[in-house]
Amino acid sequence: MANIREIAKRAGVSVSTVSRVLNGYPYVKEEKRRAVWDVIHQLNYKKNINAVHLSKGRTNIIGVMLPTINHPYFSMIVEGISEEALRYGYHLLFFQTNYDIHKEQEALEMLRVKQIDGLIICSHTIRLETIASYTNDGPIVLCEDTSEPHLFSVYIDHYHAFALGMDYLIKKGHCKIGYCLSRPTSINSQKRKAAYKDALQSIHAPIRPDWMFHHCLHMSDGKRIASTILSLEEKPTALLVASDQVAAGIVLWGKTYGLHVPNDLAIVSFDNHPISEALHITTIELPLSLIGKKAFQMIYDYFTNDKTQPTKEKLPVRLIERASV
Amino acid sequence: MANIREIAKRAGVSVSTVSRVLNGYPYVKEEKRRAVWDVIHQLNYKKNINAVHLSKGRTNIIGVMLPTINHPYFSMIVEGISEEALRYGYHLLFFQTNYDIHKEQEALEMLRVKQIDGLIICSHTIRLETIASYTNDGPIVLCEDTSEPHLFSVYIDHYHAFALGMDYLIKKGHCKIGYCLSRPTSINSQKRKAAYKDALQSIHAPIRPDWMFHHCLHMSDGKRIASTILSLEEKPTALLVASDQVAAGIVLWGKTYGLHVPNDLAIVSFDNHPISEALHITTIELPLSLIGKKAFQMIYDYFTNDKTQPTKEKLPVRLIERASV
DNA sequence: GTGAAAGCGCTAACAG
DNA sequence: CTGTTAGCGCTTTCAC
Repeated sequence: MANIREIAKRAGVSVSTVSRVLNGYPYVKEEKRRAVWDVIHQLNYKKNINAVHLSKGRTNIIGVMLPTINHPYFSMIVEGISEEALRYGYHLLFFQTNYDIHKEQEALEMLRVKQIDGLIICSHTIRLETIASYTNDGPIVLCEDTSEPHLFSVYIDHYHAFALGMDYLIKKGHCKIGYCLSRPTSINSQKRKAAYKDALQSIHAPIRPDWMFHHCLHMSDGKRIASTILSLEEKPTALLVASDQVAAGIVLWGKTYGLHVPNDLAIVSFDNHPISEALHITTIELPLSLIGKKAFQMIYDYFTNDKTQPTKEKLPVRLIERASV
Repeated sequence: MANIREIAKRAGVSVSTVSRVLNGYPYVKEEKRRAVWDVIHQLNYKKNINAVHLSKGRTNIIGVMLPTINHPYFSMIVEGISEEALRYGYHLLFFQTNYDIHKEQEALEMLRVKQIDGLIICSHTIRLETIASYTNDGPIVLCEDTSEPHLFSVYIDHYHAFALGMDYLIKKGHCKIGYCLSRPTSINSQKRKAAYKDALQSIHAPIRPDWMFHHCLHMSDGKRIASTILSLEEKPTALLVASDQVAAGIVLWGKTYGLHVPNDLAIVSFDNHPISEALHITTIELPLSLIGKKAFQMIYDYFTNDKTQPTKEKLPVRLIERASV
């Protein structure tokens, strides 16, 4: 395998001249430049990127930490990241953690060993302080609202988004409202819960734990919820569902079981994935692809424009009225 | 940032001893081993992985080439790859190509520049010969049936799978059968088309181009198909749909437009994603996660067990009867 | 058991 | 404009 020394020798120049040609730097006589290119093409030479990485101390690879790639919520964020990354010549390394703390830690370690230049955390279980302890090793962007001063953050105001959904349901006459969330301990869920409780309190409605469903992420969870609700003696009349996938599961399996949306149960969902449109589900659109884009940009600006001071950015949502309420 | 020399100096040993300790090699006196570990912990030292990569000429990173990550078909394959990769300490680098030939070529180039040790191609537009020309740079696994001798291949027998669906529809009394495929030029589509035509010929049914729909990949394509079929003067009575997502789009939008499955239109779909179960769609299950696993294993065996001779493996499917026929 | 030293292939500071 | 050279940090062979 040819290397830069070989090229230099054959072209009758020094390695640094070859390096200049390779990297498009100025100050190389046209004649030599051509000679170098000739040899390069002749030998079908390519740089060894690992040598570049070692020498530069950078890889142009960004890590992406997520529980699973096989879910529209995350794959839409990833699509946003990916789009921007490609534009700027960065690559993406994925860490599918399944919320396993050890795997999450491994992803963070990749920052330390310089496998990646920066890390985007779509969702996590590991403690915030642990994450923050890696900030010396590179920029870390969190896709949630955090006050941790060392972390970049791009997020949706989930309190506001949930409040928006609650208001809508209340205005439509509902007061027996339940919810479906994913992991109850996540920051996003905490904010949503707060909005939920505040809204119920404002109309003096009681908080019913049996109407609060957790660990809802997939369509199959919607199946579970539909049958659970049917078995309830006192049922909620409306549900705020934190994921279109889950909402779709409730609508479809509800139909199979005899629980009809919106007559038996009104639903306001989140995400605005294609499935919500196909099922005419009223949903609150989350700018997931945009989150990905912004997250990448923060890392890009860190390196390219020296914006090393962690920033936080909040993204807007909008309610799309359809036929599930 | 501490390096191996620093550790050696502080522990009073040579760098090679440190390297032996770091990599768990034998023949190091227990006393020195401990001394080295002490310094390592004290300095919170970690290897620079790029130096390892350069030195070893390997990265333990496998590339994954796919058009988009935001589709269940691909994210299920990826999940399979990812699961195996994690088990063996490999990382994954994603190349989202959107079927752009230049991006596909870039992914292949990553093999040449030694960014990745091997490449798994989930789907591609670029010519097979072009792909094959990179086999000297590392193992390449294709997720389709190919006779190209230099490529590994793990695939579903799409001819057989489509024939299975056709037989089923024919046995159920259908002879006016159409299909939905994604890119008509792909090898997978070619096989499916062949099975389709052979089945129609076997019952002496004419081949109707207006019942053959292409570029169907997402739920929104199902919407398009549903409305197109409604506008047809002579309609097919059944459809073989190469993706659950598209089938779901047809069922759901069909309902909205007044085209009812299975009464107006029978559907046999492919994949067996959760949505097909929720919609009671008869589908042919494809072992997508298994494809990913096998693909990774081939690359792993290449390096670990010296299985450098390209192999091909065919994976089975099964039909799941539900209520869409 | 242990260490010296020669790479791995490229970058970039510096001298000219 | 151009070349020399000292890294980047780790692995691995070989001699002792």
